[in-house]
Amino acid sequence: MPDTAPISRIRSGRRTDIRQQNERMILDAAERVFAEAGFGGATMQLIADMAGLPKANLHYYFPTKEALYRRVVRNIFEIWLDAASSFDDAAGPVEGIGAYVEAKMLISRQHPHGSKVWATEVMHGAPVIQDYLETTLRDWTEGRIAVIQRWIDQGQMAPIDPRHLLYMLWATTQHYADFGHQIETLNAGHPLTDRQWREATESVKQIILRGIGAL
Amino acid sequence: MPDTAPISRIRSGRRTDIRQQNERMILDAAERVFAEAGFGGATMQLIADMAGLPKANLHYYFPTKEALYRRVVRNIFEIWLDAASSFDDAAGPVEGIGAYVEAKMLISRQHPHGSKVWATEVMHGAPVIQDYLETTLRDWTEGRIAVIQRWIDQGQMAPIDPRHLLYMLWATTQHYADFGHQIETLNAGHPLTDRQWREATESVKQIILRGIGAL
DNA sequence: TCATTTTCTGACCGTATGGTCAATACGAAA
DNA sequence: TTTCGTATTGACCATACGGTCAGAAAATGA
Repeated sequence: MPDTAPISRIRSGRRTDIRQQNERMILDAAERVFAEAGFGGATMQLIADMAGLPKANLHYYFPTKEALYRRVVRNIFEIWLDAASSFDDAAGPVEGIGAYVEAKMLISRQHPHGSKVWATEVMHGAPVIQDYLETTLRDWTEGRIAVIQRWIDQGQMAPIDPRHLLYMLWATTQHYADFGHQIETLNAGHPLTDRQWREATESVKQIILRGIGAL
Repeated sequence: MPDTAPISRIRSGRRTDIRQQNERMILDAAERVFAEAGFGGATMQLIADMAGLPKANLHYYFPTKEALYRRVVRNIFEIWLDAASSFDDAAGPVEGIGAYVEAKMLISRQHPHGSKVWATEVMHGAPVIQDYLETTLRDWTEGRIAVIQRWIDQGQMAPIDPRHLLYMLWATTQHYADFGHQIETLNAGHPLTDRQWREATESVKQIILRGIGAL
């Protein structure tokens, strides 16, 4: 209707919109399929069907299956890293680790497929994201170890090996995404309710915070 | 040479030996390949090569890829269940959960491939072992929950939701197998040493036992 | 030695998959 | 309307894979 719509938005916006929208649909579908079937088991045809596009159109946006997979894995990794900030601006372990657990539990609930893709990738020896592990993740880990060590030195928690504490944080929170199907089966076949998610988060927080002597 | 070798052993033993030996080699190779490539990514050819047999010979012992996969998953599940006994004959949480953590950490170290196959299977929605989840695992879980609840009622530990405690035990111990590659990368590229495995086990035990108020 | 059962294997087949391509449709600017 | 770059798609191809099979080769027992 408005004939005075912003030129810039129309000029470069419209086309980019189509591209962005299709890429998003493809990435969402790919995340699900890769999570449920693995890289080898996933087929471009199934991803295409799920995204509502012909298969040839997929290859227009993502040249190869591996390129598509790379993007999916990278997306998850970035979501993960964002949750890390919870850690930094915290005065002590109760606040910092508590917030980190909450953030990661939320991701497990909102991005279960992504978590599974990541887990599978690592289990297969990280053929695609080995460089991330050796650079970004390693740096991040060192930084957090330093933070935890400081808390220990300040007497805010017991002298736990920070490395194993981090592994435990990752393991417990991601378990609710990666093994969600098993948990659901053991929950009489029903997905966890809001209340159960809260209880899970609180249980994890309490056990770990008490376990490291921070409570 | 000895013409008086036990008849019974030769009669039914020899042939079974060949069969058992080959099945074992195939299962070991299959476990590795399935763990590293997933069901879809694994190829019968690769499993055959790794077992040192022609592909057609595989199909002589295991009619289909899925049959082979089923056997691999079942084997792991049974190893897992054996570790459960640590739980039962224990007077309290320190002894019971401590022994369980140690048993499961040992399995993570000795059967990392099996753990990965199991994890992948569950992440894919347990298409092959859903019945196990709904029967054996569910029963086992209920039994352990009762044990933990008794410990709580007896005041031997804090009132933690037993279910989430179990999930935490599974998550933390299996993490050292399933994410072994990531841990190795963060360990300067070296596998954990004996000492590091002991430290990991102790860290997990301490945090959890203190976390549930059992220490 | 001979007969029988088990084990082994190369060659082969149908199918499914990742990827290509030429042709077409579409949208924006002139 | 014409032009031009972007987006779309059906048809097609080469390959790789799971699985089959007939027959050879061992192993076993008489």
